[in-house]
Amino acid sequence: MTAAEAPRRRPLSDPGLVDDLAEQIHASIRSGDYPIGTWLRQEALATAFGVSRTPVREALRKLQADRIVEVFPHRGALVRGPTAVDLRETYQIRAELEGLAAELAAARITDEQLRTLREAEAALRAAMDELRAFVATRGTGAVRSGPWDVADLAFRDALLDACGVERLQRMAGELRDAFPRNLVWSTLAEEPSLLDESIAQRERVRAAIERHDPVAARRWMTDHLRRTGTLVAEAFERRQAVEDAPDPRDIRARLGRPTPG
Amino acid sequence: MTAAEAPRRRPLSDPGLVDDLAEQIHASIRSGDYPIGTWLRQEALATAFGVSRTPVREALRKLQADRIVEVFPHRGALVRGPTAVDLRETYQIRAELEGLAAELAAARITDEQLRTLREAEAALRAAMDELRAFVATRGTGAVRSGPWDVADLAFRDALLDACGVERLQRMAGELRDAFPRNLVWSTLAEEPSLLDESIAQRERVRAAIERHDPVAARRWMTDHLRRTGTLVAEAFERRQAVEDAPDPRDIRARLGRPTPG
DNA sequence: TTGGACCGAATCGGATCCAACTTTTGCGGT
DNA sequence: ACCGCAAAAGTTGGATCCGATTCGGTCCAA
Repeated sequence: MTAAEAPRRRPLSDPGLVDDLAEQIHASIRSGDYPIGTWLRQEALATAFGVSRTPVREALRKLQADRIVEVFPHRGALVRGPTAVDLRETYQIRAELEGLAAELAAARITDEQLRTLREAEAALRAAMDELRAFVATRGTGAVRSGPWDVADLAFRDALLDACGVERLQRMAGELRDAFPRNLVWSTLAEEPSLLDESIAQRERVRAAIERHDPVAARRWMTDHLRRTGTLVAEAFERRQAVEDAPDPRDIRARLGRPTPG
Repeated sequence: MTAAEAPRRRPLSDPGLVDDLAEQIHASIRSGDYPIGTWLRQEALATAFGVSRTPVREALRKLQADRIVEVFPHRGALVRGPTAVDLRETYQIRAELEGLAAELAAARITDEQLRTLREAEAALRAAMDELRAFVATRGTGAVRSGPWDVADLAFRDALLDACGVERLQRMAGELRDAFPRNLVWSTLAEEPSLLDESIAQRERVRAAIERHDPVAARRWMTDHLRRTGTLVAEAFERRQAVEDAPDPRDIRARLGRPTPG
């Protein structure tokens, strides 16, 4: 409306608006803007992204199919969070898929891709130092997205890219994005030695790929992910245990009640 | 409206209408009612299922996320079919996932589940004979759904169920439904010995699980799926080559045209 | 005080409307 | 006969409308 508003927003035709929308909402969930367990209100999303509810609903259906949100009829869409078993299962499967990717990459990787992989590893080392510094000052709780995340993603993408199996790239990527990534970093950063271990594991993978040793590449990659999965799941269980403890609010409520005057 | 037409279709809210719709459309695609490469018209689907276009569009978005259809902005939704590389990749990944499933099943399977697995294997043997008979009379081209399909599904489900990892079950199931299943049977049935081989492979898997040998179970399962994948992909490539040959209709057209009188 | 029925606000779900885009059809020129 | 172009038909995409459902709060009775 608002009269004389001729220069309609560019239709942005290429990818299709709904696909964009789904990706943006997904990104907002990953970044933590819409925390786990919150309701996604269609009207709120619509106004936030400047569209009507119709494309929002279609986008939510896509996210439902990808298990990012859970849709309850006549209630709304809930941001799904992983359970401890979810984490274990996901890492177990990722270990298989990315293990296969490493095996294939060891056989097929080009020099160009290998260079990218090495650069990503170097960036990862630097990022680990940054993460250590970050945690030293602000603690593990405040860990969000950062260079560590970017570098980790670059390393995996380089490897998946080198394996040359498109469906494998997509499936592994979806598993990686199945839950907020800061879980991993806040877990590993709790114990600085784990960061070194994680780097060392990846180094072994890179070395195996470098010398075109498929068997070793797969072996080290699966080991790496199984180990990480165990650590993350255990840390998650500890956190859950704390959160499931008697709710402080109950105590406050009960204390605040007796004889108000 | 049509007056006095009160008994509105039961909302049957439980699963949500759109989810039902998506499943029905998916089933129609799997069964071949909407062949690969055809356009899904929203209006046609809407009238076919007695709803408006809005829920249809949401259902199509779910199918898009599951890679069942491909959505082109302002053009429509196309039923996706596999390419030869799609088939190879899918089986390669299934070999990993179901290999893991077999390994886990070997360790965890219960006696009850083992019994189900044995029954499924027996049913599979019987179904193979039926398939042989079917092909002998009607040829491999007419192979559609049948006891072979049901028995195969039961065997896999029994195994996946025994592995106890829900996400693994779901992902392997989605891969299995990624393209029409008759491809497999029409391929194997071309050479009767392949059916025996397929059965023998599964028998090895079952035997390994029976004696709780995780390593062997995985090994035989991955071997089985890699072998099947190679066979199916090669058969698919042969079929594609035939279809890409000069279209007979062109010849007819050119012959039928000159001097109609 | 407690439990349950009722009512209203908020939200979702499906249908319908209209604009935008794509494809096809039909016409005129070469 | 062929090519190009313009109008028309058909389809999708987004917005809006309204009925349906859920949830929270209030009132009344036990």
